[in-house]
Amino acid sequence: MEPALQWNDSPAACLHGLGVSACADCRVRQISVCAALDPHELTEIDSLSHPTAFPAKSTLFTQEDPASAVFNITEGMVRLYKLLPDGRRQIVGFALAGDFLGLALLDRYGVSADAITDTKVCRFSRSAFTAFLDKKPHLLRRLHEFASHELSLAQDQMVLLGRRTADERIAAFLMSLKERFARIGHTSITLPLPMSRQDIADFLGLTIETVSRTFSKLAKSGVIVVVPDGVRLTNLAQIKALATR
Amino acid sequence: MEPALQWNDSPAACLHGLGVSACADCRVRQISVCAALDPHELTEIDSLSHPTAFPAKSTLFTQEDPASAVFNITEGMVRLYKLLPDGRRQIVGFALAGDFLGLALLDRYGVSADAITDTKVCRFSRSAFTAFLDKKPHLLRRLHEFASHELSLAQDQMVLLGRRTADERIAAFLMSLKERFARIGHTSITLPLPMSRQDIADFLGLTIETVSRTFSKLAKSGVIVVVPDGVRLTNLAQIKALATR
DNA sequence: CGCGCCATTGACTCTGGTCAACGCTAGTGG
DNA sequence: CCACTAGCGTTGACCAGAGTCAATGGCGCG
Repeated sequence: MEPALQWNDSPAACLHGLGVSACADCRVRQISVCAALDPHELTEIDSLSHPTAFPAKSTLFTQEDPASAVFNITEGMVRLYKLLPDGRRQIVGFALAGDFLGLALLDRYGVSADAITDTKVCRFSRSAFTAFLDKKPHLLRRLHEFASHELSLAQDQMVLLGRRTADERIAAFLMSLKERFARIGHTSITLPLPMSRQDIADFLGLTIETVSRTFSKLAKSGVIVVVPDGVRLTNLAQIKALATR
Repeated sequence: MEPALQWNDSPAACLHGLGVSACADCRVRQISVCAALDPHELTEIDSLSHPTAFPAKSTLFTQEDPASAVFNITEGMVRLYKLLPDGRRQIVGFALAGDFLGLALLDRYGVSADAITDTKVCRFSRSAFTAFLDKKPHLLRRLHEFASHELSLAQDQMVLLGRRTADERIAAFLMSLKERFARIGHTSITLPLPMSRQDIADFLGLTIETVSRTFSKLAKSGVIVVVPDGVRLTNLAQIKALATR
């Protein structure tokens, strides 16, 4: 168990030195980029890491800002998005525990990121991280694998946005989120949906009304049950069929 | 000048030993992944490379097939796409000279690729290439930069597919293609469009009819002139305005 | 010359968007 | 303790942008 923490309201509370999220007992180590590191390297990167907490709705970084830091998410959920000048928004991904933000290592962020739930991260200064990376090709290799995986997810999302109906989008969204939660140890049939309907709509290229109507339709036909902050997937086979059609 | 070549109809004609596309006088070296290599390394990779020609409409590789090779495109244009079981297609990108196919280095291809025009590539066995990569971290770093750039393009495409109108999609497509052609030395106001209307539609998440109508509409309003296998961008400012709105 | 492929255009349809009303819940303050 | 409000989600009625279906045109090729 971690020690109980007093959460304050200021964004990005740094927890360094509080014995929090030390690499040694990091819950996401095996599934994060850090899995590429041996015990000695783990102590090295531990000393570079700044464990930090972001309360729900706070901003991790904003598109076009100088990329001073990169992040390894240890807990919570983050939305990554781009805005058009007139305010239209496209969410390009939801980041979960184990995900890495700032993969591109560019000097400016390509997207904006804010916490959906209370979120904990390991923050690294980008310069320190890239310097460490230059000494550890196997870590770079792992980072490249993560980036390739992201690219693959992005291509799947292009298929969804370009060629799928509203029903299929919702089904595919539920299936892929279920699989991602399973990877981080949450295997329940009840899928938490901490993001708002607007977030889901902006991820799937729909409107909030269409998302709501589609949930209702799926609920009426018995394949899901809508519960507060989530859905119960009562007919997985049917959802999978819709998702992969 | 290269020696004149007799093109035969067989796909994937190997030009090895014909003095074609040697790294020393490779036209795309400075903009491709190879720019990370010094002269000595260039001779090393030269010996791994199989210069190969793919005639228009031939297949480079197919989604889910074992990824035996990776490719550096030196000339031509390739479409990368995914298919749904019922035949719906989403083109996830057009690859031009200087682009690298197989960035993910996974053991199966994540997309299918076929040549739109006659295309020349440097083909590498994936195992040989990854072995070389293990000795050259700076090449891995360059590959990672390429993958990150691809990811960024994919995110832009998600915004386009999720949140832009047909007019905006066409305008954004023309602008980004123009910029990519400019990078490889083609700066004319007349933009070649070697791909079919169906290809454009499947890239932009539209139908062939909507693409055609939108071209006609833009032509009628004077911002483009449709020419055989391309368009002349007669009012760049207007197109850019539409594209970034 | 005539066939086949691709692109264009028109008429009509439909999926998903827009606009609006309403309900539920949590938070606030009298 | 409850009235009031604000924010989010749901639902209904209507609308419009893009899709579908079909006819026609243009061009390259055998």
